[in-house]
Amino acid sequence: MAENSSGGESLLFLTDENLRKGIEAMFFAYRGFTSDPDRILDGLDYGRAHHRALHFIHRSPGTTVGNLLDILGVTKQSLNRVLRSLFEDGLVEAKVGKLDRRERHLYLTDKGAALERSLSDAQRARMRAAYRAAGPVAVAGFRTVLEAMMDTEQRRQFLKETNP
Amino acid sequence: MAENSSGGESLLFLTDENLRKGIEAMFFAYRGFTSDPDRILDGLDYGRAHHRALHFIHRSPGTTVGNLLDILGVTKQSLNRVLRSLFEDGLVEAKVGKLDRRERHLYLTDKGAALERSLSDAQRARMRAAYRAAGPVAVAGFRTVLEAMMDTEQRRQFLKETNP
DNA sequence: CTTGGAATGTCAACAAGGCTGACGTAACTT
DNA sequence: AAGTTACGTCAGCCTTGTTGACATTCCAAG
Repeated sequence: MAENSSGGESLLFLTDENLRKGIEAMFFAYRGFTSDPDRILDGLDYGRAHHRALHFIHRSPGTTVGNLLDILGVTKQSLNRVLRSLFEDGLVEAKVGKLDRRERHLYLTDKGAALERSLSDAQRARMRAAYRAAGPVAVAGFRTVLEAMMDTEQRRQFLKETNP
Repeated sequence: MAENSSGGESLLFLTDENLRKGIEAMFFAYRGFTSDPDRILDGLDYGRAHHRALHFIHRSPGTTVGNLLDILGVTKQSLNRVLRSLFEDGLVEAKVGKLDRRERHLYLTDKGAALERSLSDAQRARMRAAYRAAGPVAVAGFRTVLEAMMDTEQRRQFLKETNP
């Protein structure tokens, strides 16, 4: 892609100082990014881990436990603790697979969908404000850099969803 | 800024679906972003919290504990536990303030600087690769969106550093 | 000079959410 | 029939966050 070739293209944006600012921007922005859902979760008996599970079950209804493990990148013990409380509180339900009856397909209940909505509304509101303030060109750049920052396999997965 | 005014400017980049993808991109990218330092820290007796402390002490040598508390946004008890182990292992040293002798000014030792360097080298390498692949225009957009995503006070602090 | 408050450190206890290891069961595959 | 996969679960450990209480030191204002 853009390389330091004939045209004397400036690579000033690759200085260590610039990279350090980018690193800190990621840190502070991620904190803002999670703060609104965190505040909501705070009152309830849930945490960020529950939010993540709700998000991905909402996004892919009927996903299996194994899929979720891959996406979230945690151990089954860790995920299981979270899922158990979501089952017990009636936010998520698991249905035995029809093709493969070992699999559990996960779905949000109405109650679960309601919580997921309140969490993602909050998160989207911040995202939307940031996008709107920055404009479409900046947003495209934002996405490009984020994708380039992912692990290769993660990026492959991520891009597959929208560009099948 | 860019508003839905006369020119029929497309606001398609603000759809819920697009925002959802942005949210997931943040999640996956942040994971990539932290993974290299995490891997290094794994062998040692340290974690991400130690990395953060080392980073900000490196960035602002002589910073006080109170400053660090503000930046990191954790409790003093939590920070203290981290700092204590860094003191004990000789990675950070605290000097009593000259003007105000209650304050402790924090500095990296040579050993601490060495670890900080190895961590930030790893993190910068990924950042640099992402920046290089995305190009300067995308990087500018990336930074703009991240800044817009921070909490107001955080953004003020962040921008103050480079634009004094 | 005294006193209030600020900056720091520290003890204790707890919770969330990661992890490993081991084991069990049901169901699919060969 | 045997092996593998998907899932659940028990037990224990670690890091990193939290609250609450309390001590120390020191600046600054009355």
